[in-house]
Amino acid sequence: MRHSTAHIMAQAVQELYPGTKLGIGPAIENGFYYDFDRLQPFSDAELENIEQRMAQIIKQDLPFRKLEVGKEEAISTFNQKKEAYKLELINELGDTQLSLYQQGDFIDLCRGPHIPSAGKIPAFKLLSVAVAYWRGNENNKMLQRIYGTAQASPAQLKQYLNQLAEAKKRDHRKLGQELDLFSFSPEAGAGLVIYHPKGAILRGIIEDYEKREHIKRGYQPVIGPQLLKLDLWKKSGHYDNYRENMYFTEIEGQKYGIKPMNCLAHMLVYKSKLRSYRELPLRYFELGTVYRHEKSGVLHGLLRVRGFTQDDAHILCTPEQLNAEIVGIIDFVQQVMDTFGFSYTLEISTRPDKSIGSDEDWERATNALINALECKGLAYTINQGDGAFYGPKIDVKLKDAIGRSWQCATIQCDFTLPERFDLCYIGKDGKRHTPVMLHRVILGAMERFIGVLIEHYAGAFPVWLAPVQVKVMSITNEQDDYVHKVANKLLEHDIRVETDTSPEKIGFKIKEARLQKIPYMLIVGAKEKADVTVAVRKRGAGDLGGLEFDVFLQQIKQEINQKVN
RNA sequence: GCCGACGUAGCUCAGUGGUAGAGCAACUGAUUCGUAAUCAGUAGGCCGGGGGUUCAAGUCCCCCCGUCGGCUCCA
Repeated sequence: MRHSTAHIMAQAVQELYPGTKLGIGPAIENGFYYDFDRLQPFSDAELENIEQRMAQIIKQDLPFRKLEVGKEEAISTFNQKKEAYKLELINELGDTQLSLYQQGDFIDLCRGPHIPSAGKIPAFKLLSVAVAYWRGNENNKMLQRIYGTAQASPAQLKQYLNQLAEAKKRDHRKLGQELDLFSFSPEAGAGLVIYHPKGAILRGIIEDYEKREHIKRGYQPVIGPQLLKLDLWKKSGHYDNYRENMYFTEIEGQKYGIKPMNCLAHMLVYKSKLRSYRELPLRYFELGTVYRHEKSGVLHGLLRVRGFTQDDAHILCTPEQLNAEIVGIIDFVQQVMDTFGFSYTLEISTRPDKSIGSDEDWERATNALINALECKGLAYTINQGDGAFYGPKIDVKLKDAIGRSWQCATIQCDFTLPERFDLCYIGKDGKRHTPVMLHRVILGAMERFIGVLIEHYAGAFPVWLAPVQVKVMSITNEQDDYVHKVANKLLEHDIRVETDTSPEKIGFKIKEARLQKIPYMLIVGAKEKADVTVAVRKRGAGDLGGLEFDVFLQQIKQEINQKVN
């Protein structure tokens, strides 16, 4: 249906703007796009015209007709129409028999299938114009792309448009500013995050949680340097394969690379002494800050930055231990994602063109990953050629509260770097063996994860994560002393609290705390002060009435300890 | 990096070549109030940076920085 809508859009465009040439027009998640070769970009007004023309075509209910033609006939058809891009596609297709689809006077090269007729499209809307390179190659001509959505019913279209609006409201860049979590500064540089106090608290809470979870699972914290000598990056293959993403510096004639990954230092820890098979597996964990020179155009709030901190670990183990280690990581991911209320799907990425290592190693590594997933009975899809340069990987795509998916966790299997670095252990047989290395992150990058979390919770963090958990406010300044008494009591129990003793009316104070999405407001007036109680107002639930202070304290402590979502 | 749009007060935004504006926030004063905005006043600007056109530039042109929407790439 979506693909058919793309055809109708192309028909409308060519009718309204003759001479516009066709690129391709596939269906995508929730919608479709079509690329057009045209000098000027489409304006909003033109988009509306196209939309109206499409509605007319749909009303006419033109049937989609499939035409089976030979290659020669297809070429002559598109030659006549001067559709150079379509001709390029036809020439690349090996098939001698091609299918075309036609509705009205419009004919397109297309594998199909299509709905029977245009009238079967219940609801659609054109969303935006953008530009894209022909065939995604930046050396090719830029085409004008129109994005649209088509849905099974007008109600579903409305729901989808609402979801887009909801996503916009949750934008972490907007919330990050409103909640005073972080900023960027052109003076500091693009893609470099400045954490404000509340953002730093949030990150600290997540990091503390992670450190404990890692130690529980037998990981050992290590810390590597921010710079390592250039020769080491040459040895690892980063210089050959990853140079364009790295920052370099030189001092006193010595060249250094700023680390874009943490694995080198972790291997140096391993190498610092002779290892026995009895020590393995060794699991080194680091909240490692790395810098990568990302192209300026790809930077995006916290989700794509140039300096970020990974919850990184490298596991060195024997080939026999590999399966159990991968399974252990998957369990770890599952437990952490449950805590934050995410579900997820899995993908395996295989060998890319630019890579190091032997084919046998790649096969062993890929099989190890597949094996572990099969053991766990987990479903996965294959992403051909999308692995890291040193090994294949399992990517975890998590799904947030409004159904969007994000890539955070990744597990990479590596037989190559341990060999390049001459890592070894003495086996049972008294001989030297090369260990296998697993690279893995659970949250991925703190920056990206925090960005995703902000959008997932729409800024309304559960109590255990909220930078300010409780705001205590007085009805009149007569209760200010009691406000501070309550706040100090909460502070003694490690609860993050703010007070509001301004001479404003209580409605105004509540409004401000609401905008800051603070989970609990404690409102105290003369009555509460006299009774040593607090009037509790819970985010999302409203006024809960009076509670004895100690009862409230126990309740919130329990909510924090259980990490209630 | 590439294409396009944008950049004016802390924030959101007006200002179409001729004296830099509003609302919110901030500050000062008054108000002491029971669950989503009390009133009055004050202050706040290298109009992103640099260069050019012009009698005159926030406004037009060029370069740089940054942001946004895409492409490509990625944790």
